[in-house]
Amino acid sequence: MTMFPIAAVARDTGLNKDTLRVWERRYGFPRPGRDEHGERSYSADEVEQLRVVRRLIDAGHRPGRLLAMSAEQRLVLADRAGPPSDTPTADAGQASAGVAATLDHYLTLARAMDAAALRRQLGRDATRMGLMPFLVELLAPASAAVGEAWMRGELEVFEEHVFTACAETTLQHALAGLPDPARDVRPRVLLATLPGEPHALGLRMAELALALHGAQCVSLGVQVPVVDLARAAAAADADIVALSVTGCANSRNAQRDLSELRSRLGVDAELWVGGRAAGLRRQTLDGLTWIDRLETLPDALARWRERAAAD
Amino acid sequence: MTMFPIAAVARDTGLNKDTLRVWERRYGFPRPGRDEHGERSYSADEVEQLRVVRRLIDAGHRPGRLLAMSAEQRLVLADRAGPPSDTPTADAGQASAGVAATLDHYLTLARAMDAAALRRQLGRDATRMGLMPFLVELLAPASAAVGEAWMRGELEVFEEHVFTACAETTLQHALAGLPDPARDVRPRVLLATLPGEPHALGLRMAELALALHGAQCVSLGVQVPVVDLARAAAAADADIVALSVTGCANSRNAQRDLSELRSRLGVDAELWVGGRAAGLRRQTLDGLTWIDRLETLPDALARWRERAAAD
DNA sequence: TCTGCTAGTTTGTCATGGACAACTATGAGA
DNA sequence: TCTCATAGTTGTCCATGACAAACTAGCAGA
Repeated sequence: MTMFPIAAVARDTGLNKDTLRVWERRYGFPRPGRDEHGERSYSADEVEQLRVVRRLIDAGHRPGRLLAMSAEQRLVLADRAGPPSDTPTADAGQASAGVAATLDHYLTLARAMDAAALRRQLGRDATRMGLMPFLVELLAPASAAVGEAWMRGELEVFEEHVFTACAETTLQHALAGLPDPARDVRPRVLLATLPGEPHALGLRMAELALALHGAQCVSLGVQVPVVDLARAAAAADADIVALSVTGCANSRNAQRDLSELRSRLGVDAELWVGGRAAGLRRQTLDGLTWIDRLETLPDALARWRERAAAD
Repeated sequence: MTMFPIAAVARDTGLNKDTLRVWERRYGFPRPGRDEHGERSYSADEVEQLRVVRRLIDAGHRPGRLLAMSAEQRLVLADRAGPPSDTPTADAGQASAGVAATLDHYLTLARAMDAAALRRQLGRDATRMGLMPFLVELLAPASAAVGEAWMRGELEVFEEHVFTACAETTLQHALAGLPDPARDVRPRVLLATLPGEPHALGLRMAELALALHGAQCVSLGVQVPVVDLARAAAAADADIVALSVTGCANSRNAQRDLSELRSRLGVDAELWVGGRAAGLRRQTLDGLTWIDRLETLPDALARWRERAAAD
């Protein structure tokens, strides 16, 4: 029976240490034992519970309710795998039979931890369908499906990791194969994720989509501090800063970072934000362009070009 | 004059909030002002200082000394850009003139934020030299040089990011182009970084090197929690778990995570650790194989095969 | 029925100051 | 010169209190 110190729990669940302590104080869950030094010592089961809770919070549920529930009740909620209100989960419903079969195949390969085969399959599908359809019709729904499968307990975290890693390889491969745009092509787009957002997949998808439509992309990778991002935008003479926010982690922080970045960027650069960020109150932030779905990127790009031509 | 709350400082410097407060209490630096709510409010200069301090700590210096110094003294130390004791910085010295010129060119492109050109150049060099020489003679020294240039203040953080992102694309492109090994090829290697280690470049380099020498690689990407990593190793029937530790962030945590992982893995899987992790006391951890330089990976692989054949 | 406002509740983060284990440096003795 | 004990260093943990921002719910008016 292995136990976990609070730092390990915080790291593995993505929850703040302060938050873990205050939950214990307020809601009585989790209620870790103490080690010989009087320090909190969480059981593997509690850690598992906390991961479920976090995922449910990310999906829009409220901590107070979740923590008052029993483990079983939470699992029922997780099984339903959607936001608390009945927002229709559009993507899942629209998937055609062929697409659904392909997604299934991906999941099977991920479960088998067969990275080589998964990569091969992804590459084949990308070539077969063409990159944009591959992104829009297959990869975006697939990554959503993988997330939901995890939530329902049908997929281990590491299997999700395998899928993500393979998908990223495929995308980078495609990206490296593209002809380079001329140096003065506009818009120049700077891509990154903010600190606390470790998922690169959405970013890569956006990068590829933008590059395919003739934008000049410079990716900074994941977890770029706000200050650096703002400086980079100035240095790169970027027209657009594009962020991917999975809604993962703390939506409060993401909110704060976004508005800080917006004010640091000044008027020279637009700020585009994409990714399914459930918890974010989109309307309250001014001066942001939300990219709801990958397929709207080309339109957004076209509109940017119209605006630029008008000036 | 923009000020930063403690959470932003912690995120942007990678220092723990508790650590920031205790430094203030003990050493009187940083000494942030307070906002209207009595909360700490750090100046941009303090944040900059803290980043230097952190980098110097990563390089092996001790906090107590650093924090008692003036900003100027710290900069002198940073300029020297090496560990406090006189460990010879082998890589830099060995670089031939041609290599040095190429590195310079990379840095120039990174400074110009010209991702497309940098990617093109990296791809050309990789093809020209062959992948293993490219990795060993060019990319590994280049990433070290980039880190040191940052430390000396010759490179902005975001320029480092650009370089890293381009290098990763190049590597993934190469990786996707490799012929796939048969399903039953041994050893099966699971690659990842631990939580707190966001740098994927070292990992990708290792993955490519291993794949080139016929290992079956499954990469989980960065920041994989210890528990998941152990479970993944079992699920993938991995012979080797390979980690990359840049020594970035907290060496104490890394140490703890490593020994935890070692004990969770059991006897079935070896644990290989690579990356220039300055602060880690390597000898105290048993059952780890340290990969000091990329070029030793093929040998390590050969030795593993001998051991496997002997069983 | 819908909209907009206000009052109450929820929730995460911050502050303070004490404690301590694990690590490192230093100096005495073999 | 080497080894070991002691003293200093350092990061993390704890408890508790506080509070602003965000959210909910209830109510009045169109």
